[in-house]
Amino acid sequence: MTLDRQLCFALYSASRAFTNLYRPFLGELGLTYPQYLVMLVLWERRSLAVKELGAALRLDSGTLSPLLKRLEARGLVVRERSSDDERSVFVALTDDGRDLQERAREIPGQMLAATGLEIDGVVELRSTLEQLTAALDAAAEAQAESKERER
Amino acid sequence: MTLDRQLCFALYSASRAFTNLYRPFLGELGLTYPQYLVMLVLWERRSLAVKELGAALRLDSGTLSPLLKRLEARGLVVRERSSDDERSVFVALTDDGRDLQERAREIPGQMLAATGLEIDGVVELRSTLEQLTAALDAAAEAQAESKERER
DNA sequence: TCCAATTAAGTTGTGCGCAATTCAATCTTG
DNA sequence: CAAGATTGAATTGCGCACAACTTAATTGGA
Repeated sequence: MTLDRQLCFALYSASRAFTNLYRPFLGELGLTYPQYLVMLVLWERRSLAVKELGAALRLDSGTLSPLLKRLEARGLVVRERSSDDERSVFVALTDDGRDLQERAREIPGQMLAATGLEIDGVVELRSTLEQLTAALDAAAEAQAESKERER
Repeated sequence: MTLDRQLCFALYSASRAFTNLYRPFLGELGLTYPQYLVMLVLWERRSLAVKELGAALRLDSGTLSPLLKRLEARGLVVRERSSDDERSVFVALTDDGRDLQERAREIPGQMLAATGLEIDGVVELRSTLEQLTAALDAAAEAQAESKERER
């Protein structure tokens, strides 16, 4: 198995090349790509639990807790423990966080242009990748279950 | 722009789902996915300069130096400064490193099965991703040049 | 020829990802 | 309703990625 035959490596390279291209644009907003993803969710939802955010981004609290702490330190979000379930914490946009959406408006179009793809191509590739992710998740799940049965 | 319309997020998710599935298999060999990539190159080449390795994997010395140090500590590779150019360092397989290839032989087949794709599908998707990466690299390059001209 | 520019690798510092653990709150079940 | 199990978030520790910098070796002009 040579490197150039690895689908996983092609994904890994493409993903890094993409965030690489995002970097200067996001840098102007003072955001990293994962932070931008969090903001994208919040621009849609205004407020949600850390758990829901983790489900949306497929990230756990080990990643999100410090990331959210940094966004909070920058004044883009606030965190508040839920009153009806003291275990969960809600993340909400501040006014500054909301205002940032305006400054980020140009980014998606510029990224699309850089891909060299037509809209249809993007839609199709994205759909293929989503199916692939689902298949890989299912395989990982099956794997976890068989390891479970070993005990 | 909602999260579910982001091609970059689909790539990022798929890439993480893939390495996630690799993890238990590679864990048995005591390798991380980036370390496995280095070993794949070495199983093909036996020995090459850090610079060539970086070009193959698209990783810089900031990532490779400590990674190679860990592989060397495990006795899988050795590093030696080139005698005809003292700046460059060659990485070479040890016997243990070579032997590990045997134990890794089953992995690609199991990964392919997990993708739920036929070989043709893998080839096509990989080709699409390689084109995408090339386009993104070209865009990043153009961006760097225009920033260069600003000075 | 010599010295300024370039190159290769390594180091430092920051921010993810993720496993493993901790802690408090909530749920469940006998 | 009390005790054990589960849940949500945070923390710790490790290994990438990547920018910025350092050091040493090499190259290429003037």
